[in-house]
Amino acid sequence: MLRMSKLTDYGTVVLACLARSDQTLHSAAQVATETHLAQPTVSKLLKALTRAGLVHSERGALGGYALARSAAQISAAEIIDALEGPVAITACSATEGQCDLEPVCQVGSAWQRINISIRAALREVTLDDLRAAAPPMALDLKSAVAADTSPSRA
Amino acid sequence: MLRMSKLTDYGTVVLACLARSDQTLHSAAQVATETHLAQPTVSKLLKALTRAGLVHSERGALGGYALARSAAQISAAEIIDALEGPVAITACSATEGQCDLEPVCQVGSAWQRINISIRAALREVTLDDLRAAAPPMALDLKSAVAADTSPSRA
DNA sequence: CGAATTAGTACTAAAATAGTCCTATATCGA
DNA sequence: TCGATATAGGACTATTTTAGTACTAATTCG
Repeated sequence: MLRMSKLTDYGTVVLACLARSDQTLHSAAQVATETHLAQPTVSKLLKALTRAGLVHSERGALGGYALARSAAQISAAEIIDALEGPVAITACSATEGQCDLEPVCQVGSAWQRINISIRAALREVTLDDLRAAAPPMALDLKSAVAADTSPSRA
Repeated sequence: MLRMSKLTDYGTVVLACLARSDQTLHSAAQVATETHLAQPTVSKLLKALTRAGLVHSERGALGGYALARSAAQISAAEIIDALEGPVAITACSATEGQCDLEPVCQVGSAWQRINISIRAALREVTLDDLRAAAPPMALDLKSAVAADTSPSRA
């Protein structure tokens, strides 16, 4: 339901791989071997992650990639942003007022509000958290719609 | 980021339209007019929603569609399920153990855990909630991964 | 019986996604 | 300085998913 592309998932795996030896440089080929992903795919991911500032790169014969920050300082939201870009739910929610129907389209904004809440929550989840396994938990979205609190940013 | 297909968004609009006059039957054409959506699209949506049990249908000349339950008894999770089907994040998270890499693939299960948390939260949001507009709020996903509490079902 | 409406299926077209390849650039080592 | 290795960037292709359409069957009211 929280649907992300395979690449984002792979990207997390790649980041987790880098996180295992924090400052050391890893070549794309090396990461590909460790993660069992295709080399071109890994390269593509690392390039995108580098552009997004999550990963540091060094060129040349002994070059490679490493995390730009510690795993505790990289959030899940950032990973998704880097690999999926800012995804609006619907055209309707992107350009408000464009929608033909006013009486019903409050619905669109409700989804958007839920989306914002999820994003905010995802900013609190770090790469470190993602690497540690644990059982699920409960969280409250209903209030996100009926709403009252913090007007967090998109 | 919470990415749902246009159809799911449209579906919510259609449901909201039906919710405006709870028990009355609406023809597909009627709903299409009110929502400014294409008639075939609305038909398609209503059929799917009927199959999922969210909407009641009556055939024949004076037939039409109405909500199967009250808007307060229809959850956002159900709507998404009805129109998107059970969406797993990645193949990896669907069939565990299939993944080549063990040491890093804990990551996959972390995303899955987040997903479960979001789904659980979405079950608390009703169609009624979706129809009422309100500001966003904050919610806690980090605990979903570091986790402790309720082992809610998928 | 005929008109209106849902039900179901199949199909087409468009868009997003995943993945590959090629060329340029930078750095190390001899 | 030259060659080997590695990243950077862009373009391109194929696959899959999604959106939308069309047509036929079944049902019910007048």
